[in-house]
Amino acid sequence: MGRGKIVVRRIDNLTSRQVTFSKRRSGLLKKAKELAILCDADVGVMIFSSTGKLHDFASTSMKSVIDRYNKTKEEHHPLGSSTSEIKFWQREAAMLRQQLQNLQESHRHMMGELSGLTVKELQTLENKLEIGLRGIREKKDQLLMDEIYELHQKGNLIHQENMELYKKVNLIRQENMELKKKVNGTRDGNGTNRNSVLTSGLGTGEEFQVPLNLQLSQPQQQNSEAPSGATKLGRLQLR
Amino acid sequence: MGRGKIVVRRIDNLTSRQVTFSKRRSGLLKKAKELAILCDADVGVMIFSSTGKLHDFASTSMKSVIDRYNKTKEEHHPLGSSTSEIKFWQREAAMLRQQLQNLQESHRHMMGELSGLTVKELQTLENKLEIGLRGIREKKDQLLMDEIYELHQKGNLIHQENMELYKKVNLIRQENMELKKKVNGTRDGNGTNRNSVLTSGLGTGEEFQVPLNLQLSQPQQQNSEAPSGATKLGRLQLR
DNA sequence: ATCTATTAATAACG
DNA sequence: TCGTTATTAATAGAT
Repeated sequence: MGRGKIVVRRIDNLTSRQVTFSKRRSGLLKKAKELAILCDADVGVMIFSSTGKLHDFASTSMKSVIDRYNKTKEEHHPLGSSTSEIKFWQREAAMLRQQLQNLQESHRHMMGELSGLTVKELQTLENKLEIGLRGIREKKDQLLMDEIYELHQKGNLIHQENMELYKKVNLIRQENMELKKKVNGTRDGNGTNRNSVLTSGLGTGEEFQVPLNLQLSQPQQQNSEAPSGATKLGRLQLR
Repeated sequence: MGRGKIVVRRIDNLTSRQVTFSKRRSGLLKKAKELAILCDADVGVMIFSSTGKLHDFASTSMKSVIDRYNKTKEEHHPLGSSTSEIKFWQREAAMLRQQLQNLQESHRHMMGELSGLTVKELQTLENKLEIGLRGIREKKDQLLMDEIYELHQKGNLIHQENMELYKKVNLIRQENMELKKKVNGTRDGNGTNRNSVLTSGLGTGEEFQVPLNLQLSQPQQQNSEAPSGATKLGRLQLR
């Protein structure tokens, strides 16, 4: 129900994930309120953002909803007792530690620590890495090509600017010529070298015709083994 | 969003209230699920119908959501004795959660989720993956070669065994010949086909000379794109 | 339950 | 975060 369809899958981009979270959160809370009012239901909603911030709604009070929930489920969570709270956090930490270990192992595998893997597992890993590598190279090439495009744009702009400056210089030179004629015509003297700086500094103006043939052609093949041109341009940017 | 607008007010008619409850309840739960998945949020929803029936959804588990809710809400702890211990575990959990997030992000990057990375970061990632890939391929090749080595060993063993069996058979055949001679020399009769099973079953013994030339030579090149020989041998082992 | 006309939610973009 | 708008998704009412 937006400009396009979406798949229900974690949104990778952080910004759009946050934006979507904000919008859908308010949508969900609104719907919860409406359900409670329209249908005379007792509703409780708790939402923790990925950064841990809480957003909630309860038609009566969250405490009563939770109590009712616990009663219905016939479980008892005597929360508030500090020992159970310590237990909770200990379990939380243990769980997180476990998750971390799993991920670390998989990470180590990717980085080349491979003892105890079967050929099949290695094959799977190899395929994964190849896919990842391909994606990374495509992305990198895209960025480099964008950069080259921008450089071309800038080059063209500067070229145009130069052309205009050249025209101006020619105008001024003509003006100078005419002034010199006038000066020479009325009285002779040191008027000749008054404009020497300008004339000698600029020459005939033909150096502006020097090949500055920057064109807007994208290099067509630079996926595999980083062609020299793209690489050099890229390295300029790498701090 | 229906055939007509509605006001958000308790629906008086029992039947339509129940119908609407059913529809909107599933809508709300669906939205809650989507929010949890799309935005990586921890969500819990509890709904009690006016008849008291419970419907709920929790992205992780309702218990953990409720616990987390209580932790977040209850800033005041009546029991001061173990506050520091609670604080300790909370910090521990927060730290672990942070580490987990970092690793998850790096993992996602490796698996091809690349938005918001600079050329430099992509370069680093590419190098890492290349190194990892190289390691994996070496390890895989090593395993395959080990396997081939073992197969050769087994082949040689079987070959030797065969040779010894062949020798034994020859001995037995000679013994037979001599026994036959003796039998033929003393008295003739049905003694000829007494050993027929053995003789016909074994033939001349020359089939043991059939090329069984398994040698211990390692295939020298099988790094890139898996040559057919190595692959076939490897696949034998893959369950 | 099922079907649609209609409204509501929201994805993409600024 | 806020506003806008094209589009999709939810659902009110009817069957």
